[in-house]
Amino acid sequence: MQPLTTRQQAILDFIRRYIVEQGMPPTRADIGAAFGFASPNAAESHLKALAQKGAIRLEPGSARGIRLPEGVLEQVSERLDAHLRAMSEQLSLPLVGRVAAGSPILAQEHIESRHAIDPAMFAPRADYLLRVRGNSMTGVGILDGDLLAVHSTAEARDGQIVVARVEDDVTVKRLRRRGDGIVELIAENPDYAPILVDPSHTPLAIEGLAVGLIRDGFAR
Amino acid sequence: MQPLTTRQQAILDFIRRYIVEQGMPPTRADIGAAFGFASPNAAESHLKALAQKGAIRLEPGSARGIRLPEGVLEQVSERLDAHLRAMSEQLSLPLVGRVAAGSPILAQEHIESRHAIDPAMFAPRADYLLRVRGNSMTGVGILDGDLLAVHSTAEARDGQIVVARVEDDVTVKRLRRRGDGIVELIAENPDYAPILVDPSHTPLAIEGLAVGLIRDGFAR
DNA sequence: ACAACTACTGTATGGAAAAACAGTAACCCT
DNA sequence: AGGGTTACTGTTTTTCCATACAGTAGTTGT
Repeated sequence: MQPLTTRQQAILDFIRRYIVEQGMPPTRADIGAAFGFASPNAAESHLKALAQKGAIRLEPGSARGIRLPEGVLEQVSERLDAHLRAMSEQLSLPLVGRVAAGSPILAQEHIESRHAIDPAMFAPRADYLLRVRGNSMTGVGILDGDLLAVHSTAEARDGQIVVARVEDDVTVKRLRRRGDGIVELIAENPDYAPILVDPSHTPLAIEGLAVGLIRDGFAR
Repeated sequence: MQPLTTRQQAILDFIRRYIVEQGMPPTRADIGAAFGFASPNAAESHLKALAQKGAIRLEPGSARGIRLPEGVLEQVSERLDAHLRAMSEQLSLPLVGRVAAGSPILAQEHIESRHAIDPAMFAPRADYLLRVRGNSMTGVGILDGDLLAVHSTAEARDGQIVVARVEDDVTVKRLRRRGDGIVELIAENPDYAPILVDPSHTPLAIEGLAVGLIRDGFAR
């Protein structure tokens, strides 16, 4: 098919939309009305150009005789795709990879892949998955390589397992707020010492709450 | 919508097909030609009857002005729904509850619920989820209440974590085949002693292989 | 037995829509 | 500088199509 001019493309798009929305092709007058043409002949000549270039087929002498070569179902399929994308988006969780310093954890460039898991399996609902590195949380059954389901929130209660960012370092630990204002990030493994952070001196951000876990292999 | 006569239904079906195939609604003459009418008025009165009963909507004065009330998209959406149902079936795993003695683990009556998780997340692919009871496998991070993703198979290699059935008792353990023919089902927790089974005397079946794990809450 | 409805034929007509003819004004190319 | 293309306006003609009116035949219900 030969390349279309901007105007021709706009008219073709209009015809497509019109068919999907109205269930029938537009008349010359319909096109004219949509584009503000004073004469139906403007539409007529555009249609001829489109037909010449093979973008449409014109049924001579027939009212609304504009045919799209691909058929109606394929017209719809674009929308369908969008729907399906939106749907699978809703039923899947992004796996967040290496998080760059200073950037938000859910930034597009951190999403390594998406996994088809219902976020509503977890309560509160999971917002993303984080691949766990290291053995600091083996005591609560969080192993190296596990995918941690995280609910994105800055609020965490004492004793909860959180995803925290200490000076651009993202880590999974149990949270403990001490009376003296110091925050303890406690590993669930006797080999690892608790991390003590003074929020008034060191940047500390609670990125989210651990709400679930997925282990995708025992053969590791 | 009021009930249609046989003839009216046939004409409605024709209109539907015509729209999908031709990309535009038929004229009265088109309908007449398809049904062998000598007069376009036959089609006209059928259309009026259909419009009266709410099966179609007629756009007065407009060529091919027959509208299906649901629109083309909704026509397709019925099919879509079926597809999506089939799809979500494919993208989910059954959660197997209490397994009754002597019955196959994947029997319909054991399926408590389905969870939207891609079976292909695990390798080999998971066939069902099993709620883990007890603390016998905490050493490999399988905690009480976790959902174990299981690949249904009777074949397991030495050292793999399996779902085994010993005398109608379903249990998750590490498999070890001894040289003397005795099978050891080893707990990953020093508090639990290995179970020794002599397959020649005691019924033992390997139900499947642990291929993954899902923990749906840390607040338990 | 007769009204009401369905399923048509046959004719007619006005408005809807396709499509041709005649122009104008930009813009691009060479 | 001028031919070709794009993007229109304006008008007219023909044909398509919707739709009204008049009528026939068969079926169903009461």
